Amino acid sequence: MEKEQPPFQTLNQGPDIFIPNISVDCIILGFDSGSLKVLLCKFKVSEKWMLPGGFIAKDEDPDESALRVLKDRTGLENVYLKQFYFFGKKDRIGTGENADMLKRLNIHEEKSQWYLDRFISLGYYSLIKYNDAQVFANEDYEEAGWFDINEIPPLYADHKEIINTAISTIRKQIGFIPMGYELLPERFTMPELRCIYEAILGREIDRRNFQRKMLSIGYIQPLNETRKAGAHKSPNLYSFIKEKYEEAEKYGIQVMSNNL
Amino acid sequence: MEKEQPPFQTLNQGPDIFIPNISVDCIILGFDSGSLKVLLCKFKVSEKWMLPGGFIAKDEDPDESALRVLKDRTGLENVYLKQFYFFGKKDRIGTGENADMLKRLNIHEEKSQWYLDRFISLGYYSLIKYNDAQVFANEDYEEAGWFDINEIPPLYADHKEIINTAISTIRKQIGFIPMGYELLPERFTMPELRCIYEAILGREIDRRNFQRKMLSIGYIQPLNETRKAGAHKSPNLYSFIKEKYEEAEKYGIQVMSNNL
DNA sequence: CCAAAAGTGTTATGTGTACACCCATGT
DNA sequence: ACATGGGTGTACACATAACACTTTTGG
Repeated sequence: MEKEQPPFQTLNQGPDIFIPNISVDCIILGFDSGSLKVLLCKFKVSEKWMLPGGFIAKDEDPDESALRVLKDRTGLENVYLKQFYFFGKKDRIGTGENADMLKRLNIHEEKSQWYLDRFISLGYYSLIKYNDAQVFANEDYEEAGWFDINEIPPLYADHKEIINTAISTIRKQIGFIPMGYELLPERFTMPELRCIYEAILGREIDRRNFQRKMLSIGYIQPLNETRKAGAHKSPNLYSFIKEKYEEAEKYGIQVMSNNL
Repeated sequence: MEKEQPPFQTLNQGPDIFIPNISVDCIILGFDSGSLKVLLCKFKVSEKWMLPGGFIAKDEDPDESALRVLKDRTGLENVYLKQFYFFGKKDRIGTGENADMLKRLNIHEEKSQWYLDRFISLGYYSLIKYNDAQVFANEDYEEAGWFDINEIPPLYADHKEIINTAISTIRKQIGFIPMGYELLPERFTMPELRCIYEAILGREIDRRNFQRKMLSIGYIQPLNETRKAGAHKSPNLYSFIKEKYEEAEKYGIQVMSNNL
């Protein structure tokens, strides 16, 4: 028998090393060029994009499985990762959708039954620094890329619903999530930070009130620098006070009011 | 072979009718005698109490499994039920804890392997009206009962952590959860309603500000009746305006401020 | 009359919101 | 000079928190 190429190798091993009927899907969010982006991937043989995902090895905690997916896709470790919902409806994957994909992927028939069974997906979302991330995909059979959160292409199974649920969960919890700290680079401008909140909340936020509010919390310090950015006043650069944010994360202090 | 009694019948059927490695656990909350209570059950042969739970039948949605557990334990249908977290750490069930229980329950050896495998638990919480609920347990081998949320006995596996997570989730979302509407009977007093919020938040709430706040939202109407309750002024009775609550539930309007 | 707990009113303080105004920059 | 967008200040509405006072009831 010829040596198999991944993913065929990994996929054929499914039944041996992974827990059956359970998958892990990750909403990986990054911020770039003024817009919030989600990382998606696709099998070249398929037309639909998918969330980066995987299965839970028999000796892995679910969080570890999600971290593994994240590292495999972006090269990043020690990232902000939270479970947010599980998706298990019996008809969540369209009839034939998986069978079709397995056929195209040329998975060994005897092993493919494992993938055709029902799967309950554990949903995680992750906030990463776009510029620190690489985007890995096996060139032989995969593609991967960032998509603006408002321009999502047709997705596999219920993955669009999973993204929608992630966004609405983040929206409800936004006061307790250190969005900017996780998504922005060390030095950033106030309009950038505001942009993230506007993308999640899906509405405009008053520029001036936002600035006052963020500064009043005391987790952000102004740097004595500006960034040139066009025919207008250069915005100040700011940085997060790491210790304060870690305190907030640890003790669950509210980083921001819910109804800004 | 003799006819088997439940639960042995059900338990022995596990591998045939349920999805493996996944369980469903329910935090069933009720309000009685001024305190918030959670329904627990126990095998007579075991010393530790457990959350009411079950498995997902191969043709069931996870929500349906949780509703089935709820109906089997309380007789109630159409209840308020929400998923809140999943628990899947590989060491979440103590070594030998399951083996010991299966031995005591006298499960057929060949079938017991199914139960000894890893399980990822899907956590649901439910708010029910205490007085509408019955408490079902098979007298041959089970017990079941209500426990004050502050007086939980030693529990099986990580079930205490599951309860803690449920409470802290409810606490964070309390503004969006129609707690009183689900937990209280049709006619109730303001101190009763306040008592529920105090139990969840784990702190006292100013009696007078609470009353004003709840009435100002406009979901509660005063009835021209009082309830005699001791050597003091009789509290007014109130009822919920059903239509308003259903609107709130449907459109996600905030029922109460988070930082009351 | 007194104690206990319900109900109403008042006030200070803080937060959210709207908007006027000034500043810096490139064309 | 002007358009564009950043930064600061102010004023008002509203919500929260603290607490004084009154009412009802049983003993």
